[in-house]
Amino acid sequence: MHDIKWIRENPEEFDKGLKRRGLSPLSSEILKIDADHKIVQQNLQVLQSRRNEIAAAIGQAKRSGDNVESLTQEGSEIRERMPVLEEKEKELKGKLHHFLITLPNRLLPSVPHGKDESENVVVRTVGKPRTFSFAPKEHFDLGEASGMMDFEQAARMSGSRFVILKKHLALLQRALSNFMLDLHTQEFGYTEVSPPLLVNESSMFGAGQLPKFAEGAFQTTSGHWLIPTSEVSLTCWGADRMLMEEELPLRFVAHTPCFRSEAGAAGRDTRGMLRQHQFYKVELVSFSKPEEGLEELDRMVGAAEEVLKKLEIPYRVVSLCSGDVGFSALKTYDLEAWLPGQNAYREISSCSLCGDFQARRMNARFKGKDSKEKPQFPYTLNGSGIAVGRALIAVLENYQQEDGSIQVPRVLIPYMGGLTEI
RNA sequence: GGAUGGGUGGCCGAGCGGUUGAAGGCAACGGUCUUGAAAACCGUCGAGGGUGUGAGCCCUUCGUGAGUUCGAAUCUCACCCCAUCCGCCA
Repeated sequence: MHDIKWIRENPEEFDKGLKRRGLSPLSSEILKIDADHKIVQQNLQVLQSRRNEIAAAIGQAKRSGDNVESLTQEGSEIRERMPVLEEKEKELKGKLHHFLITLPNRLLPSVPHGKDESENVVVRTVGKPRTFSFAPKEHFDLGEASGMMDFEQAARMSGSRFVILKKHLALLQRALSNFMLDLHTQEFGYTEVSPPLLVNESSMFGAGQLPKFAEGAFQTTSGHWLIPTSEVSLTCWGADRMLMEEELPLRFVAHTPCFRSEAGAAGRDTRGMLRQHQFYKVELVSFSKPEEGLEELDRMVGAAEEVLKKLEIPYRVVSLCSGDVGFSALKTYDLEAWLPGQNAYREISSCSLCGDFQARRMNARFKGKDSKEKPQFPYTLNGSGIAVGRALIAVLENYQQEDGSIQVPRVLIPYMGGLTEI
């Protein structure tokens, strides 16, 4: 959600921001509504003020036994005049609000310009892809050949974009999750949380998933939404709360299933488990002071990177360009893991600084000890740390051997009961 | 699903038609006292918006939305949410 005050003060910058998002300028339209609203509001307030005076005077007069009739009559007259203004005020306020909640967040100046993901900028590349003495296979070939990854039966029970893992692959998935949780809680100070997977409408709104992206998520018959990412639950930890400045930054990590309808992705990544309706993800969320947001973003990216470093999987860090940064974000870095089977880097994590955009939507605020300070909106950040299903793919493809077996990454061996090969 | 109780400021909690934006307590902040701290005492202390150079003034806000009234936290209606008990399931 945007800050109308900021738009008033920076209309041209606001429009520039919209332009970078591929939208046409709106500041003059918005500020016109804002100005109209202010006028109506002021007129309304004059009436309200008089109404209050009269009511107080009547209260006074009644106590002293004075005649009240003329006052009562004026009150009635005012009451008749109010509804028109009230309605107008509500209408303008609604229009204004609509703009503020439906437009995407602005972008930081450091976000590279570009129209889609093809123009994202590689910031750094870490690790060298291994050279193979044979043609590396894709994860689904490896998985199916092992008999531990079953798309067919999953399709029978659930449809496309589902998978059944079993035996060592199921174990590997669990091992990855545990390893990541341990890393983030023990080395990076994140607090582990086990949040709801079903959330209400206002939580989805607060995180910026609604109203725009309703098709992307599943809704239950009870009206709940299945979280498309635990970013929703974790960020809503702060909803309608007043946090203490001293407790910032707050850092949470959760391991949850995520549910996505993938409505807009027809035909993309249809094979394998790269794009599923349901997948596990370890998610990082921070609440920071505004001035510490960027620093916290770097820290978060570092935590996500550490997962891949420890797994010894080559990857690169990409700064998303203006056309690819999501609705709620000010700036986003993706981590892309090297997948030898695809001979490509593929997204495995996405870390975003959302500024006060989500905090405004969900009314998360913080206040310093000094009671004279006004409450402020904290900055929210979220990042995958990392997508577990995709991490499993990356392990399979990077650690495959010629006979189709998979070496277990060194850091995972303790999580695999000592198993060194699958 | 059925029954009951309830949603008030950072938190707890009173208020149940008229100086109530809301008692009291806690927390926080400032001060007195103290070698220092604690305790005690005194004081300050909700949020959002409008307006003004400013002190200030005004409006809104007691779950949400409608309604009654000159006037609503207080009365009426609808809805949402929470708690507890019962039923059902794990």
